[in-house]
Amino acid sequence: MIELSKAEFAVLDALWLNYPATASQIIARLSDDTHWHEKTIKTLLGRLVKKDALTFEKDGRQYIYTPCIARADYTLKESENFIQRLFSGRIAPLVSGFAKSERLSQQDIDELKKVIDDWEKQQK
Amino acid sequence: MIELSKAEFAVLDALWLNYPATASQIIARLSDDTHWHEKTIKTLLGRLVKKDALTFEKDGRQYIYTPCIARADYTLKESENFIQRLFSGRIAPLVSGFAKSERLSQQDIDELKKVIDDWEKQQK
DNA sequence: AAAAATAGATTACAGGTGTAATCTTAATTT
DNA sequence: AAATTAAGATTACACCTGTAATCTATTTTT
Repeated sequence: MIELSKAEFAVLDALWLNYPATASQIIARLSDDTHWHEKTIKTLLGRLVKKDALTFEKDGRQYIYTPCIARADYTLKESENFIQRLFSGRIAPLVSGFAKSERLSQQDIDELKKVIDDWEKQQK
Repeated sequence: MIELSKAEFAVLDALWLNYPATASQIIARLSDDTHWHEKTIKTLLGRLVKKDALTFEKDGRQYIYTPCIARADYTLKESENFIQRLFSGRIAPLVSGFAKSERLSQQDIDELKKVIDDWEKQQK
């Protein structure tokens, strides 16, 4: 799988928000959350292209970027990886850790129930 | 929080299995799963000491290592961090991603139900 | 047309990371 | 006692990362 650093992920995430997009649009989105210099973001875009995480088409002097991978695919792989490393691949211990330290809201619980419900329907 | 690289985490994880432990015990445990050179593991132990992730006491010429942090604390912080970055802090989308791609077993579901159950009892 | 701004490309540079090899010193073996 | 082994300390080194600054080639402005 493509390996992204945290900063690279954040840039790609800004693109996933809405694409295709130009560098300046991405820069604008990121400046809401970060203080990254324009040059920094362009460097990261370059690295993402090199890693085949996104492509671009030229539009005159500008590039118009599009992700090469779907967010859901990337986050799924990352999550599997993470849960494998920290919890031997089991998801409940993660959720349980959250529960014990009171990181779960009623909304989280409701959403989890729904996921379980859907899963069970699927099984039939 | 203490930041650990993946390799550092793996070494600390071998110590968490059973501690205090000597370098050679840790090396023995890791050679079950990895092909890391003894020197590599010692380097990582040194870095972990420097990061205050573990301490040691001298026993003659050897060091006897003990973790400075609890596994549950570390994994909780890492999980929060991860879920914040990838899922805006919500846990259900992660679980839902697993469900959709058939990464959940009946056992996972049962465990999740139990976590939810316990949480709800706790709320009363 | 000359100057300024702007897009992307190239270069920079310190600190982290994976992955050891070498050095130093003390213990063990022969 | 001399040689070997073994513990940890120090050094190595390429690649990754965060974080830009500078360079080059257009566009825009003036």
